[in-house]
Amino acid sequence: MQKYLFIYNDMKNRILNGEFVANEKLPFEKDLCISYNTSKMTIKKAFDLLVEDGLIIKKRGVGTFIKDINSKEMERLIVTSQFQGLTSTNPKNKITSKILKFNIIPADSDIERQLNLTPDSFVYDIHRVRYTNGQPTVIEQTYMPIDLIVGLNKTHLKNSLYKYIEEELNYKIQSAHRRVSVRKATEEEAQNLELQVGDPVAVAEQVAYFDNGRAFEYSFSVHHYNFYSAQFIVTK
Amino acid sequence: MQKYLFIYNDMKNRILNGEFVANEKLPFEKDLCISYNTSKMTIKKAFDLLVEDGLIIKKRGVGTFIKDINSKEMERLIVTSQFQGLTSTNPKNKITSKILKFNIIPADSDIERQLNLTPDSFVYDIHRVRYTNGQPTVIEQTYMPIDLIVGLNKTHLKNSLYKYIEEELNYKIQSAHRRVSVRKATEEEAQNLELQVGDPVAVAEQVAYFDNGRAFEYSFSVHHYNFYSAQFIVTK
DNA sequence: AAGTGGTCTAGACCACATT
DNA sequence: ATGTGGTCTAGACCACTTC
Repeated sequence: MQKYLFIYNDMKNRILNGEFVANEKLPFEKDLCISYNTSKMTIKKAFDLLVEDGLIIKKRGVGTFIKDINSKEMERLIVTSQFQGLTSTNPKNKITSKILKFNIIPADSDIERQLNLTPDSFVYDIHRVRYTNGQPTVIEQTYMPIDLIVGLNKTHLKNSLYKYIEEELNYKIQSAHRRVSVRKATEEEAQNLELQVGDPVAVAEQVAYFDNGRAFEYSFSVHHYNFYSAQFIVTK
Repeated sequence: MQKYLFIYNDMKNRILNGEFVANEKLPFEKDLCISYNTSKMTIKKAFDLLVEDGLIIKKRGVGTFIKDINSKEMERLIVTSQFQGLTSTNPKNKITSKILKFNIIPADSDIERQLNLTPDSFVYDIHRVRYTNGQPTVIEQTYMPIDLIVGLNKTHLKNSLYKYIEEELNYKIQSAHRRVSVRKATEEEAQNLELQVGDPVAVAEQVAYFDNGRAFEYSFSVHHYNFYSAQFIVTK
């Protein structure tokens, strides 16, 4: 493991374990260079990750301090990582799927643009309802290029698409650009999510990328209002 | 301006202006060191910002490439920056406020924890409806420590709180930890947002921080479902 | 004046992909 | 074997805060 990641993890654990309390000053970078036997740039890199996490703040000319986040925030930071195709958020929960549609269709112009496809490409057209412990929580409409995600079948859809992509196809999923909005459930959505027509749903539109930069998934998820939340840190 | 920021901005403009097209290889870091007359670390720092923005991807052993984002994403990246207390998102829009409540109250235990206050602290208790071009879009319930945000009055609330904090009090707002969920509008919310009871609303709970790490605002915003959307990039 | 974190360098070595 | 980006160093200088 890289030095800066080791230092980052180590400091993170020390902070979350309460070794330093809120607003307390951390050791100076200079001193940590000595105790971690490293250079200033490396300490800085580790600390910048902690700043990104919202765990610490640095003041030039003064020092570095624990951010006064509260215990609820702490939990969030300990859990962390919102990235998942839903599956395996919490190992206690049982995720199942009902497949509404599983076709191969020509990409329309929107899909073509979103996935940067060449004209006349084909994509999977997947429509699933996903259940957490039997409760319908989200309807997913997914488009993926057939030449990228090969050999997909219904069994994979019953389980985790992402797992198939990562473990069987050996692609690395890197990031997703997500846009969230809110609206009323349509009749079809209401039926599938066990809601009334007009009840709230959260709609997430997303383009997901491999670590090689290829867009591999364009999807819409319509979430039951009781089973959606997102956390993120906004910076100026 | 710092060198790495200059290079970052310069490359960003060149990319957004279409100097390089999707999937095209960028010049190697090594070569850019020469053309920008700088060191590898500095180029890397600039490029890492572009990676964060989701504009480029780097492949070790291969090179650096423009990400194949589509034009809709491009627009988003050009606009960028979601941070605002609502005011001045778009200069064309006229933001007004109706003040429902403006009191000073003792912090309850939740507020105390969220803002990391000492026991028996007082906070502003501000309740506003905010209008965009006359259309009610969001109800904001805001708590702020009185000893941090001094001299607040109704005039400031009519306009932008954040503007007062930054321009009059000269604090620097750095980041906000935000949690978003969805539910049905209560009767009071429905009235204020010109909705029906049970219509969808997006609820954002947020703790905002100064650049010195102090939590200065704990707020709940209840958004009209037609006037809420959020964009963010999720990474693994 | 002294000490902090921020930037930058020039160069070393490493991990990885391609040829 | 070559060349890419990734990490790391030791030290320089800068911007900022505090004393």
